Amino acid sequence: MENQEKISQIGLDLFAERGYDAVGVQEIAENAGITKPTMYYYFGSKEGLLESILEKHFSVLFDDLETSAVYHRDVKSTLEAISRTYFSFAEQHLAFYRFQLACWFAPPQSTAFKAILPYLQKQQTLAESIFQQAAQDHGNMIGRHQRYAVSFLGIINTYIGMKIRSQIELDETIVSTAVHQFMHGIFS
Amino acid sequence: MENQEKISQIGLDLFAERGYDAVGVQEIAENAGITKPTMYYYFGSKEGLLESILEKHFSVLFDDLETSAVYHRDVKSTLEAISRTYFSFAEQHLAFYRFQLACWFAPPQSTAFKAILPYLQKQQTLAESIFQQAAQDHGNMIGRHQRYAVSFLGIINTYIGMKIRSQIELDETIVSTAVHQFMHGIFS
DNA sequence: TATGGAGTATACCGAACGGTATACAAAATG
DNA sequence: CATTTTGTATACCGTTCGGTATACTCCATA
Repeated sequence: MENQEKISQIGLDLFAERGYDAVGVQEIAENAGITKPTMYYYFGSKEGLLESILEKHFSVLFDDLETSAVYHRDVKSTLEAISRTYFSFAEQHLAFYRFQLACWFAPPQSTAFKAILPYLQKQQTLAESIFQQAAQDHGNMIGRHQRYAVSFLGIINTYIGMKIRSQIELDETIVSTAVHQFMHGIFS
Repeated sequence: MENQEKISQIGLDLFAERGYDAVGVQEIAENAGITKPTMYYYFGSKEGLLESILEKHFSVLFDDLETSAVYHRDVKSTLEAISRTYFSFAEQHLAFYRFQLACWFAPPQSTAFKAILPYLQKQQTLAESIFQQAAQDHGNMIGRHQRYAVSFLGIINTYIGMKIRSQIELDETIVSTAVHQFMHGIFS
């Protein structure tokens, strides 16, 4: 593996395990088998490494969502497709997803939160547009797209959180369960 | 305000704004109008301050939950009472709740996560026991108490998250909405 | 009034922090 | 073959990190 890729991967692993602020550049370099100037050559700064990691992985997620997060007049199957995309992405990039969740809930003035903010907003906007389209077919959904989007992403992340804690496996059953719970609650 | 209380409060504010790792002891001392040894006199270490802050606030939350999180054979009203307790606590200690959420999702080997872990487990256990009791009245809930507990706390935190981002107000309407959504989904 | 604990500040510790000036080797380019 | 570009390491920068040795003031108590 080239050094640039190696640094990025080791950086992500360490950030995901102990947090952006708690991991030093020196430590990343040592674990990647290089020295600090090499890291600065490729990423410019510690923050640059962070941004590079976020961009690299989120571009994959958004590419996936671009084909799956399309409303085709069936709320259930649309939400299931989105869930599947999130679950499969999280499973394939588990360390990244864990780190991304940590950034999401990081304090508002922290470096990690500021770096992830645009990607949060993009996810939120994407989910909102789905519910806005669905509201054209389901009158009782009108005017609630923001709350639906937040709740839906919340449930998805709740289930991915259970996977992270090894409490469940993210199989096709959970896709149905999660969407069913979102649409019809825990009863039935 | 006494110095000990002042340090605790300033520490929480700074942690909640920028994160535990990003805030230095020196900075806390300056903002609290004292010097570092005073902080070390009362709390022993930076980590000691963190633990003190967590213990102080969580003991209030758990005291509140002890009287409200009691299953009385009506799932809806029980969950509403728990939600009300969480919402009201979050509203009264907004900076703490924000920080606590950040610790919750912090990387598993981070100081913040390790410090909050016992409090997470206690919340989880408490919620599980409610759903376990409810399952005695509702057969279709049997064996799902863990997932219900995680989901329920997830929805509660989703709504508190919206409050933190100033997207909603946590009034009595939201209590009903959140519980209704948990039990019956977004439809109806 | 003497004694001791509680609380606070000055001034310092070694280590780690993010970042860089410089030199140099290899590889691509004219 | 000469020259530039790309990539890497050594050795260093000033700053800040968490933490502390020491001394001092104040106040309660004997």
